Amino acid sequence: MSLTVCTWNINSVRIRLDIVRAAVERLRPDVLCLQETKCQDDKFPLNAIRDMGFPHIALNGQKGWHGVATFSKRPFARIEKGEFCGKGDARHIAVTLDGAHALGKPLTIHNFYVPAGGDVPDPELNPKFAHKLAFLDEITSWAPLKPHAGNADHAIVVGDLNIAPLETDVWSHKQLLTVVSHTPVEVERLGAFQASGPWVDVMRRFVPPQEKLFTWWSYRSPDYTANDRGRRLDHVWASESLAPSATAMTVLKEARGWEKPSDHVPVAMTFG
DNA sequence: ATGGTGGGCGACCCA
Repeated sequence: MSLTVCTWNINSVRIRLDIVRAAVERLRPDVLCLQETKCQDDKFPLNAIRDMGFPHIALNGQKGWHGVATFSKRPFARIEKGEFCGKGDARHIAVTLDGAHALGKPLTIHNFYVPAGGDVPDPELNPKFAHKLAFLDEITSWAPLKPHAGNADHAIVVGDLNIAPLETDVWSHKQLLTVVSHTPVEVERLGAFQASGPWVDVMRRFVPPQEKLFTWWSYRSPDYTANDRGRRLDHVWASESLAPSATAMTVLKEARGWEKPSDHVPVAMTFG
C-alpha cells in the first residue's frame, strides 16, 4: 500500500476550489495539506472538499489570514493544533493515521505555515522577522515533534516554511542573500529545525542539490516563466525511518499558469 | 533603488 501526501499554499481556499479540484485530479493525493486558507472553520467549504474524495477534514483556521487544513481519504486517529509565540495564529495542524491506514506504523503529518517575516531581514528593526525567527526556535524545541526520533512512529513535516535553504532553491543565490526567505540567519534556523528531528529533505532525494528546484513564483511579475525567478519555499521532510520509502515526487509547476493561480504550486510525495 | 500583483476585509492589513 502506498500513500501520497500533497502540500500547497493555496492563498485563500474559497476562491480557488476549482484549482484545488484540478490538482487533486492530477496528483490523486491520499492526504492534502493546505496553507493560507484564509477561512474561518465555520465558513469552510466542507462539502466541496468531501466531493473531491476527502471525507476526513482537519481545520485550523482564523478570520482573514493564515490558516491550515488537512484533508484525507483515510481516517484520523488523532488531530493536534500547535500554537506558537503566544499570538493565537493558525499556523499548524497535525493529523495521525494509525498503522492500518498508513504504512504499517502510525504516521503523523505536521502541516506548517511559517511566518513570512516581512521585508527587512533584521529582527531589531522588523518585528515580523523577529517573529519568524522566534517561531522557528519554538518549533525546533517543541516536544510533539521529537518523539519519533529513534523509535516507532513515522512522521512527516510539510508546508510553506517560507525559507529557501539551498543555493539552488532560489534563482540567484547572490542576489537573494539579503532578501527575506534566503538570508543566512533564516537558513541557519531552518537547518537547526531540520537537525532537531532529524528530518530528511525528501524532495532533494529526487532532484539533486546541484539542480534548481522551485515551488513559488512571485505575483509581482507579469510572466512567472520569464527567467524562472522562483524559490523553493515549500517542503516535505520525512523522519529517517520513513525517508527510504519515498518513491515518487511531483512539483506541479504547471499549476502556476492556471486560471487565478496561487503563487505557490503543489508538491506531492509518494511513500511505500 | 524601486515597484511590481494578489488575497482578505471593509480601510489598510498581509503575502
